[in-house]
Amino acid sequence: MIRVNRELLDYVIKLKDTPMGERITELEAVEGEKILLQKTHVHAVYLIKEGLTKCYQTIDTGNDFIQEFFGGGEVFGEIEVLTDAISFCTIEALGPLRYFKIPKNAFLELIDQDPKFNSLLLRLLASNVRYAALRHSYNQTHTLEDNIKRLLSEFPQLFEKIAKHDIANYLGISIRSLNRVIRTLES
Amino acid sequence: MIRVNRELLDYVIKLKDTPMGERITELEAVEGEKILLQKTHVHAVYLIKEGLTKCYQTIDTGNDFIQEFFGGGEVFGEIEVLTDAISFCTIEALGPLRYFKIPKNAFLELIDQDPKFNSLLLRLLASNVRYAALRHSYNQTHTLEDNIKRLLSEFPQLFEKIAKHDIANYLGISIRSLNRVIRTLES
DNA sequence: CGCGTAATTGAAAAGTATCAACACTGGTGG
DNA sequence: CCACCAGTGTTGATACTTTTCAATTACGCG
Repeated sequence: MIRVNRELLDYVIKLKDTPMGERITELEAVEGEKILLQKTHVHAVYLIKEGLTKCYQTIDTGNDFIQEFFGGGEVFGEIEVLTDAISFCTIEALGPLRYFKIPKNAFLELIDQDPKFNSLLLRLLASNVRYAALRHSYNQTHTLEDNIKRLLSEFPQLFEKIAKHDIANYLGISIRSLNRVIRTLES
Repeated sequence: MIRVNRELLDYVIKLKDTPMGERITELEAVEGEKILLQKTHVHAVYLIKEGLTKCYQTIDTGNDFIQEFFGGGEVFGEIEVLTDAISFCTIEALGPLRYFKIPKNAFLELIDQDPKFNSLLLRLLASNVRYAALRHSYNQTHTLEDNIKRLLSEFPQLFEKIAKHDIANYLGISIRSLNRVIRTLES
């Protein structure tokens, strides 16, 4: 539900004190601000220092579909930089946000020359593949009720921290359905 | 729908002629054979040389959900080896199959010592993250009819090459629904 | 207060699953 | 040669789930 990667975050914070650190900038954003826009060229890789974002796609039907919520240590832009592709999702701050910006060439140099960074990145990607695959299969093969129960057990403060329309977009369902299930869960 | 990675396949075939090649074994499987079992420890990484496999999860409800169909150059087991996790899907041959087996320690050495291999692997992972994310969002936000049309346009020989129950499991729907939509598409 | 956004709800419409019956195919063995 | 069987595919009827639409309420804030 909310992905984090403390190990990578700590490592990048340490990197800031090395020569490479000069090429990494620390930025801020406010709620609603979009750090990365869908269908644009990506020239840098970003890493969240503090705060929460949603990573979502706006579909041709006009709906949004939320891939994930990203917290500290999560990376975005790396897929596009590695595959030379247009960005496939938008990253938007869900509250005050602090994040690092690593220019594309610095990112590629880190991969080449910093085995520890490379290894952390590989594990991040692998972990995200795994997580997304499990989420997708669970989503498709279980009832709405099961899905919501599962979210709640994984993240009990769900409804306090995340807006209903975002939860619905994460589950790929309508708000109406979400409300109905919540109601049946309460009774 | 069917993922392939010719570049990586070519590279691993070349690796076979290096000292590292001795640690890579080439194996065969027949239709229905399972190369990797869900919920087992993984001690090697595999790469498809020739043939087609399905990568699927068996859900607690008894249903299968197919994550992807893998063709030449695609890799499996890498997620588990990189994250030290139990396998989360089963890989099953859909026909005669030839594949390479790379022991865990050889795989990790390749990452450390072969920048080209490392780079190809990073791009493979990135590409798979991207592909899976787009598939998932399309699935969740479009009608069954749209989904099937999309599969057909991407892979016209769909119904000749892949069994109906596999297509249904890939889309996460019942065979009955699949048949109904196919019927409406024909008229 | 007045405004905009988010949340809630009921009723009707659309979509999907379940179940059960039946057709087609390619073996296998009497 | 045919009966039988298992696997795959097809279809209709019914029950269930989810969306759509529209109306209403609740909340935060200038």
